Amino acid sequence: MIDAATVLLDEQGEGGVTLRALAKATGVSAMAPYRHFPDKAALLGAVAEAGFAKLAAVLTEADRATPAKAALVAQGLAYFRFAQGHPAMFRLMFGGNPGCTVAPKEYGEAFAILTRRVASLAGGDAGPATLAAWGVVHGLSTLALDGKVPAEDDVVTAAMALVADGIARAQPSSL
Amino acid sequence: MIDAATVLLDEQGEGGVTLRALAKATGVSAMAPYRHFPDKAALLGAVAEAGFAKLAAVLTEADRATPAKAALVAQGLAYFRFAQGHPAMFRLMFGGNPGCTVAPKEYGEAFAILTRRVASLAGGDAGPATLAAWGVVHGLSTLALDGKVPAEDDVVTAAMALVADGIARAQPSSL
DNA sequence: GTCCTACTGTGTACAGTGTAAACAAGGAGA
DNA sequence: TCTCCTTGTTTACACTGTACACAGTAGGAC
Repeated sequence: MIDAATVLLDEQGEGGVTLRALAKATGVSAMAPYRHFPDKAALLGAVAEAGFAKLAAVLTEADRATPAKAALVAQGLAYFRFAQGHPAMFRLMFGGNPGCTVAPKEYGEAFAILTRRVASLAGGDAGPATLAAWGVVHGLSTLALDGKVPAEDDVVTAAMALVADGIARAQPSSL
Repeated sequence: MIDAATVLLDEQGEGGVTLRALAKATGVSAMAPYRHFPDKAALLGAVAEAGFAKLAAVLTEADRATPAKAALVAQGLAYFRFAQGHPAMFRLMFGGNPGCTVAPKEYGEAFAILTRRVASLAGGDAGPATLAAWGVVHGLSTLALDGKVPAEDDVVTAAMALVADGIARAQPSSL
């Protein structure tokens, strides 16, 4: 059922995921999903969790690049491409729907992969640097999805390189 | 009518903006909005445009800080606070709704304010640097809205300072 | 003054949505 | 065999966006 919802999400966008369409896709009556999920938000939450697992896998794969800085840039690019490849899923994962909460454990795994990589570059307190790195890829990914920024790999690569450079050097002066 | 929709958006969130509720708020029949907007998406588009105008005003105000680097950080902080202060509006402005398109001219104005500031810092080709700066504040803003990152000013300030530092120095080595 | 036209608003109706309630089939354990 | 739990179905309801036909109201032409 989660798989069917994922397919529906990819093919028809967020608006296409209705309980009736989902029921039809799984060959079942319209009310059957309520036996497995308390409501639609819970179902979408489960779909989003599956999406985070997939994202974590993608990031892990990208993180194999060397040296460390290239691995960070590769992670950013993989994140960006995931978003462009699965726009509706990405939007669902990141707070499109109120009430559709994802357990921190789920997105925490993807976040941990990034944190480890940044820590290997920065040393010391990597918290702000990690958030900066996450922020820039996430921001460019969503802006590109909305057409406000060109959806080109170069954009992400350049921005990530800038941030990675900033991280690798000494901590910047405050302000 | 756009004002009423904005109020509804701020108070009840995105889901609360229905044509019937909007009509009731303006003391008019449910179908009256269709005399002014072809459909709901167009109405929301107009609301989003008003939001971009407000955002541009906020950024202009923040950009007065000196020196230039502080102005950039202030812009980022203002952007972030705007998002936290008007979550539903912010989500609407940035691609929540398909078909609800905002003219590039509208968000371009806000973007131009940022571009000018980055150019004053970077000199030369400020394009990638501008996108990086926009990306990081936008990313942190949306992540904070979704509760995936703490909604604290310090986070944005630190990240913006890092990016601003990266911009102010020489262009980073590619990759 | 009278008519025509455009604009704005109303009322009704319909399809699609999430979901609550009552009921049915089928297997597990006593 | 009887009972209960899980899963699924059917029906029904409130709410949504919106298409359609109609009404009032202002301004200009004669």
